[in-house]
Amino acid sequence: MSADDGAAPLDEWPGDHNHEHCIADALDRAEELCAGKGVRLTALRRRVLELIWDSHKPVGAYAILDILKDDQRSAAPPTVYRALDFLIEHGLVHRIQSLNAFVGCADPDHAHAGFFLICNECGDAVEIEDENVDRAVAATAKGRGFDIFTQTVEATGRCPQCRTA
Amino acid sequence: MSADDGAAPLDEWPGDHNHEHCIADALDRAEELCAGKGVRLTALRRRVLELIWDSHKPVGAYAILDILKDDQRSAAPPTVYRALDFLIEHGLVHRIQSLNAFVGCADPDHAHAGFFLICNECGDAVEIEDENVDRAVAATAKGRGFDIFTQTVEATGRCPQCRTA
DNA sequence: ACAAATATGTTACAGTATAACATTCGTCAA
DNA sequence: TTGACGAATGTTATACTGTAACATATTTGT
Repeated sequence: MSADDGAAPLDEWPGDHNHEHCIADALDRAEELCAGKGVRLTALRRRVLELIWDSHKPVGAYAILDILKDDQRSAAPPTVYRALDFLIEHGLVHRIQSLNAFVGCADPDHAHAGFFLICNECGDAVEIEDENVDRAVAATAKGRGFDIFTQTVEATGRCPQCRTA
Repeated sequence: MSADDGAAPLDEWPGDHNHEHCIADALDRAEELCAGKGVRLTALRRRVLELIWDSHKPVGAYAILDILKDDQRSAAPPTVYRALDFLIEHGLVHRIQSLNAFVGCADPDHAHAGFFLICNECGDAVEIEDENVDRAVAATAKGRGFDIFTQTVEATGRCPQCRTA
């Protein structure tokens, strides 16, 4: 896949990098990560991950399903949800609770809590890693004797691009 | 309603205060708050708020609906969701995104972002106000030029009571 | 009392997720 | 090689969560 594949029916995207390349890169890293763990990134799971990355925005399970059906005769809701379960379990995908939607994790190699800024206008969600937030949440929980297993931090509002526009 | 209404079919609850009293108190404060704002805490809205407080744990919209039907001939999903919209809008109830469930706000008098510790074992959710978390989220957003409208912070894990047990 | 705005009733449906069981695929030991 | 086992997927059905759209009733201000 060339760097300027003019056929990509995708929105404009900020930055000097090519999005197609990002997807390929994310998939490659997913392969490596799964190989390292000894878990199977099957064709189906890989395809679902690819579809999530294809979208520039958080994408719902049924949107994934609709696209998947085009080349996967047998796709049904469990098909997608099982793949999502796997991808989330291994940190390749994050779920955004306030949208019931899913995004690819930009940094699956090390464990981390997602922190998302979600724009109400353009619908984009950016993942942020912020130690101050994590520390503050952890400290509060510890102070109350609460063992944290998972952590969800999501803010909705307006992103800089939409504010400027 | 007397302070020790023996008929209450509720779980044991920690602390030296009586839960029935808490409910009555929460409803009283809701009345005052709505009166102060000039908005109408109708019988239906008050009843939904009461049902939420009756539950010691986050409660789903359809669970509310089931109970509501007992004394409200005409209750249907929109009945509950409209009341919830109102209660959330005015800070009387919080929505817990990771559970699709609702809890009464213990401190509706001043605006604040909810921060919940949710126990996977007992299902209880406690609301916490933590300035450090809020500051960290706000600082990160500001640093990226993102205007925050709403904020969701939820952690799941094990509460002190369940860890001890 | 009347009009306008707010709140609720009512029906229907859209969107999200999982249960349960059947089948196929991959791996590995005998 | 084969058969047995576990993992993954297929398949059907259904449960759970939430909203659209329009009708009716209730409240409020004039």
